[in-house]
Formats: sequence, structure tokens, C-alpha cells
Amino acid sequence: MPPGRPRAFDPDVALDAAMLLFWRHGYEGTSLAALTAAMNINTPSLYAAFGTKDQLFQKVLERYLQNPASYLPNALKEPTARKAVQKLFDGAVHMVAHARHPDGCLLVQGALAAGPAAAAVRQQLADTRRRAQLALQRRLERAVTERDLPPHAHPQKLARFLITILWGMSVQAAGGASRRELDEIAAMALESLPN
Amino acid sequence: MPPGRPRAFDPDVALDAAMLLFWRHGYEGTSLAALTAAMNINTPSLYAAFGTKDQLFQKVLERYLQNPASYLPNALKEPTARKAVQKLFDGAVHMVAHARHPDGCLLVQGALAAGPAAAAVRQQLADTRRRAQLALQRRLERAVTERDLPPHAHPQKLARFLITILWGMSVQAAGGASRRELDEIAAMALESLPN
DNA sequence: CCAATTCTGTAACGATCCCTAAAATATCGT
DNA sequence: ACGATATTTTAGGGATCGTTACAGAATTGG
Repeated sequence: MPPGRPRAFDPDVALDAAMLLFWRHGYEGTSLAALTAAMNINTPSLYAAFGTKDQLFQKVLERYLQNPASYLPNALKEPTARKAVQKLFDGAVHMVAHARHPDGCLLVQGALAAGPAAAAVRQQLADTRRRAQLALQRRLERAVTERDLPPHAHPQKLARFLITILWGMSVQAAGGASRRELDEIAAMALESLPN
Repeated sequence: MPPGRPRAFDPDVALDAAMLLFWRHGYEGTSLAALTAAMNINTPSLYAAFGTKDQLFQKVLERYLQNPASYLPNALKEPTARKAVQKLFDGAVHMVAHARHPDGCLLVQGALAAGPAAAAVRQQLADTRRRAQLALQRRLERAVTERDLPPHAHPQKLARFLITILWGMSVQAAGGASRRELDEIAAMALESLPN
């Protein structure tokens, strides 16, 4: 154990509490007072451990991608494009339906539109969304070269379309869509895959 | 002309300026200081003419639905379901592509996730989104009774799916999607209509 | 010209925003 | 036990938040 007074909190537990707040109320809608209350730490402890609000959000985002949003890279490992997309949407619905999770996706709810103070966070989320789309595109391109998808399939347009539906489902979830409704949307999205 | 000192500004012009700000930066991301600066009026004038920030947003929302978002009810007046949906997505893309308009749809960008202070606005936008979806659903139901859509078509699921794509396009626009990309998404959405 | 009315401009209110300085506390190695 | 180190607690700073009081300015009808 390093010298000095030991931490009275688990950084990962505190980070999870912060993630839930940012996820539910967005970056701008989450105050530091609300964060410290949910994380059960005082403001200086937060700053010592995680830095400013921006930097805390960055750490939350990294954790989000690794922990609840890992369904995306995992789904792309499926052997066929159809199974990959199926698992992708199943994973998304499963994540949102998780009782303890807020509605929607942090990449969308975090900061879709924001004021000047949150412009950096907003841009970072947009970049992350684009990376997700690109990952799906690469997987579909691979499927074409593997004769898994027909040669006339258009991976870029297809990935863009499917990811658009995914973000749209996040908006629907924010509006209170039920799991059954999200499942039916996902099923219809699957039908846009060429045979 | 009523007695008293006349207004030095046009309420509709001021409302348009407020709409652009709310649209671009969201409800929480738009401060009253930014509003008064863009509207070229002082704070007491704003409160006298439009009430509190919530009430101003409500008036902006009404104006948004009448002025740039009227493409939705207009599209539903088309004689066939296919033409209606086509005009719906064309109108959406056209609105977003308008140079002076922010990216996306105010119903999505306005307050998708928000803090406690903006909970009412958030709920109001969710309700408005749901009404839009219901309007499309009613139009598709009419198309089924008119033998315009096949009897096995499912208006509720179909409307939900198409509107999900529409909200997803708003997220894509917020991420910097080009008009061409949005057009291609719209074209793929049209293919989900049954023959 | 005057009273009544309504808007405008200046100023400021309390609350909350994000962030930090300083002192007290708890562990380390010696 | 003691200095060194790192965290906690308490307290508050400067800025901005949404909102409003108040006095001056511009119009009305008489």
C-alpha cells in the first residue's frame, strides 16, 4: 500500500455512480453537487481522483465503452454478418432493458446538443458514435469479401442505416419505449440486411 | 394601437432567434444571457413578452411545429402511403439541409436527457415526439383500410420503425452527417414499406 | 399639457454553477 | 514515536444561472 491516507471509496464504484447520472441526465444536466452526492464523496476527493468535470466524463465514457457498451465489439465477432447485427441489436435492447440502467445510450443521451461549455464533450461523443458506425462498416465489408453478404451489398450505406436505427432506438427509449417495442424495431432493422 | 410605449422588437423575429438557439444548443445549453443577446432585447422585455424560460421554450416549440416542422402533417396529406412517407423523409432532410437551420430536429435536440430543472420540457418533447409517431400511424392505418397498403401491413410497428429512423437521422445530423448521407438513409427507410 | 399605460434600460437579487485553498486526519517508512 | 505523504473535511471564491424591482422613456386618450 502506498504511503498517505488511504482512499475511503472505491474509484470504480464511484465511477459507476457518476456514469448512471451522466447517462440519465446528460453532461449538462448533471451537476457536481449531484455527482458528489451520488458518489458519496466530497468535491476535493472527486477532483483529486478524477480531475475536472470534463475529465471525469471522459473516464466515465471509457468505462461505459468497456463495461455496458462492450456488446458492440463483441457482437461484431460473430461468424456471419446476420448474426453479428442480430447480436448487436439484441445487446443494445438488453442493455437498455437492464432495470438499473437509464433509458437509451450514453453516446446519444450524454450531450447531443449542448452549450459552449460542453462543446468538447459533445464532439467527443459524436466521434465515438462515428467510430461505432465505422466498426460495423468494417465488419460488413469483411462479410462481403467472405461471400457472407452478396457483392451488391453496400457496407457503408448499410452500416450507416443500421446505426441510425440504433441511435433512433436510443431516442425512443428516452421517450419511454418498452422492451417489446424496442425488440420489434430491432427485428425490422434486421430485415434490411440483403440475403 | 394600444396605449403605452410600443415594442421596439418584432416578437416573431425574436422568437425565431430563440428557436435557433434552443435548436442548436438544447434547452439546458441555452442561457438567458445568450437568448437576450441573440434576440436583441433586454431581460425584462423577454419576461414581459414571453414569460419564463420554460414558457418561452413552449412558445418556441409551437412555432417550430408550425413553421419549419410543418412538413410532417403536410406529408401525411399525400394520396398514398408511399408518397406520404417519401415526402416525410424528404421534408426532414430538406429542413436539416437548410443552411440557416441547426443540425437535427428540435424535438430531439431540445432536451433528450436533462437535469431536474428541465424535466418538464423533456417530457413535453417526448410527448410531442409520440404525437408525431401516432400521426404517422393513423395515416398508415388509413392506407390499410384504403387497400393502399396490404392487409398484412402493421401500421403501428411500421410507424414506430420509420419514426425511429427519423429520430436516428437527427442524431446523425448532430454528428455532422451530410445531406447526401441523410438522403441515402431516407431511401433505405422507404424500402421497409411493404408492396 | 396631463394622467394613464406599457415598454426599455440599469441594476441587482438569491441560488447554483464549477472549482480550490487550507486545515484536520489517517496511513506509510524509519 | 516521528516525519512524510495522501486523503478527508470544512469552507468559501468567482462566475454564471434564472429572475425581478425600479426608474426613465415613449406612446395613448383626454
